[in-house]
Amino acid sequence: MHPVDLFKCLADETRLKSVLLIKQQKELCVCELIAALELSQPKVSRHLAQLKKAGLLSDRRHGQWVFYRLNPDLPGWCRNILWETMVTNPGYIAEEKQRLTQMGDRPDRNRTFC
Amino acid sequence: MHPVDLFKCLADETRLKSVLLIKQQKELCVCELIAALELSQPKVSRHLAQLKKAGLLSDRRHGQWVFYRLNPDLPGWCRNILWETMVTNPGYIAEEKQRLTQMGDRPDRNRTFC
DNA sequence: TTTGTATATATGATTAAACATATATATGGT
DNA sequence: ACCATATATATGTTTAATCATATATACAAA
Repeated sequence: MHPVDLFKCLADETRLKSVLLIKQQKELCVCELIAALELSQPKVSRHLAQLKKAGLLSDRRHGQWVFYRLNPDLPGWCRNILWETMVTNPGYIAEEKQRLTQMGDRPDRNRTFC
Repeated sequence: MHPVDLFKCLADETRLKSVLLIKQQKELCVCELIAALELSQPKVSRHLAQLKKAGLLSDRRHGQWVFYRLNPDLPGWCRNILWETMVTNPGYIAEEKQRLTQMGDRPDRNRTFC
């Protein structure tokens, strides 16, 4: 992962908030991100595809849902930058996190958690 | 400084290398960056103006030259991200640094160093 | 089992917006 | 006048948003 490529990934509010939420929640599906970010499905889906292509995220399908998480092979320095961003800007995803917890009918990720 | 704004600053090779070089060298003028990066004067000048406007850099005039350095008021978390990027990608500005040391006629910054 | 319908996600195509670069010109100090 | 730097304008390129559509799974009725 080249530095500029990481920063390009994080230089968009939709992508940065998605990555931070996913990091914090360990794993999120597209419909949860749509609810948390209050954005259209194609918009969220496109940005997630971009993040996956760049190597920041990985995904797994579970039933109807596709769950995204941080790519397990993501270099430590990238994780450190995410961590630094998260802890020093605690309010940045506060509203999104709240919408997530208030969301009804969240998909069950516990049945066949690999 | 909002996280996305910092990452937008760093999401371009010219800007990222300029910032890292300036951080490492404490202070650099435009002509030194032109030599180190091997880029046109207007191009470098434009990106520096952008970084200054965003609050990442500050400048001071000394004779013919304008010297740029990291904005002394830059938040710690921004500095940490720059530091993390620098130490984990040591080769990223190696050639630029070498061109800088080989550059002849470097401006004298010692006379009225504030 | 098949058919229909709803839900979740992805993607192609088009348009709009943002960004980067080059050339030319301006400013300001020596 | 000369040098270092900044800015204006035009142009090309990249990036993102939207709409429409496609795929895949789930569930239930026939």
